[in-house]
Amino acid sequence: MVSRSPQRREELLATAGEVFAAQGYDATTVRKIADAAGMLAGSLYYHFDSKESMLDEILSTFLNELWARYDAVLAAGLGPRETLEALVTESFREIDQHRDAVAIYQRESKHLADHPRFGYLAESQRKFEKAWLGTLERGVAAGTFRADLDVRLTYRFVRDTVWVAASWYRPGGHHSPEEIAHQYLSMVLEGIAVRPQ
Amino acid sequence: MVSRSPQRREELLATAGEVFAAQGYDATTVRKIADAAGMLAGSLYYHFDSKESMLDEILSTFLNELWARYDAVLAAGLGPRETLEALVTESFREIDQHRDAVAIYQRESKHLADHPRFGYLAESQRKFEKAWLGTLERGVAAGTFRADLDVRLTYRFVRDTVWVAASWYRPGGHHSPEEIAHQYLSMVLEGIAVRPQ
DNA sequence: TAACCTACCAAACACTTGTTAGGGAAGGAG
DNA sequence: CTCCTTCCCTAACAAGTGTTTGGTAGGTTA
Repeated sequence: MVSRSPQRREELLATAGEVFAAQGYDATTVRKIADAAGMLAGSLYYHFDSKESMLDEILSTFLNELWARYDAVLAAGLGPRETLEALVTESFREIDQHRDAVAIYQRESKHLADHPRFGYLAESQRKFEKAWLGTLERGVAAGTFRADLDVRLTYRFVRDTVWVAASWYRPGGHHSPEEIAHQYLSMVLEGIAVRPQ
Repeated sequence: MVSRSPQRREELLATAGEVFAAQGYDATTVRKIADAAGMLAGSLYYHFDSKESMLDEILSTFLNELWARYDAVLAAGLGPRETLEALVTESFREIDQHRDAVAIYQRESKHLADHPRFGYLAESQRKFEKAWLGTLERGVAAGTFRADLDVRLTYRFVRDTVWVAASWYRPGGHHSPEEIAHQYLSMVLEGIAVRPQ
């Protein structure tokens, strides 16, 4: 298989991503993708080996980019609270720029992680846990975060809170990703109740 | 179509629910359900009209039960904070008892809401929004909840944080639904940061 | 002009899908 | 024993699935 114009691939992956995100991977037929791209089903196979490899390419490029951002944050040597804030902000930026990929990841990653081809999903999940959980534990040790909460529960709470936003977030809406991140962080860190003076 | 033993129906719906929750509705074939139930695919059609009607029955009975609980809470005349606490607690009880149905609802409701047969999903979503959003607005007006947050953002925040728990919650684990609800409420209301004295 | 490459189409392939029709074993009722 | 009901099996169906093969229009290169 030869060059096959990277730009065209990206275009097709973008439309495939839209359909995957809207209908779900299993409910999406290659004919629907081809329709959305204005071509016939068989023609997709000039650019890709299989439907699965489209999904693979969408998810892996997304995760590669995400981890480039996360690793930069984690290597910056910030305090626990600043690390959490930076991770959340980067997550919302990622949702802003790759909403489809995030939605697909949210929906499919769980049962795909069994599949050998998508082993990197499980690995990414472990790195995820290490990064977030580690930050939270550092914060508890430093007296920044509350010690009376179950840390693993808090981890899932923070993690899910951020990523489910991809299910309703629309790029170009009223709020920028930074604004949403700021409000989310305010809720997660300070709570939604009015504090007694 | 005659009586067809309600107990057997419930058994089959339970196993169908397990498979739907684990693999997703579209990825689940009627043959997989039949395998899990120890019978052949065609035999399922003695009890149900179609694969879709199984999904329908699972989701509608779940929502009926959920709204019976919610309506009881909303009719109790509690204050906004107490209402929120009760709604969250009832939600975790529901997750505890109907985890599969909740997981299926989470995953499929969005694109099913278009389908006429599942119109009650969209209606339920509106009632959902009215209940949660109304409670939050009451709380802001009463000075219970912070006024500096976008209420719709807060609504989605609270709603999502509760329901995504269904994706990792396992009944019979370390925490009872009430304990989890208590910790979640503590995080949502007071935040995870240590408060300056 | 001739050869070649890119990007697609046309048509089929083997297989899986949800669903149906007819049959039969088991057991209770008369 | 006979009849009937319940519950499942056997075997097939048409439609839809991902994928392959061979062809071809149009541009680029020689």
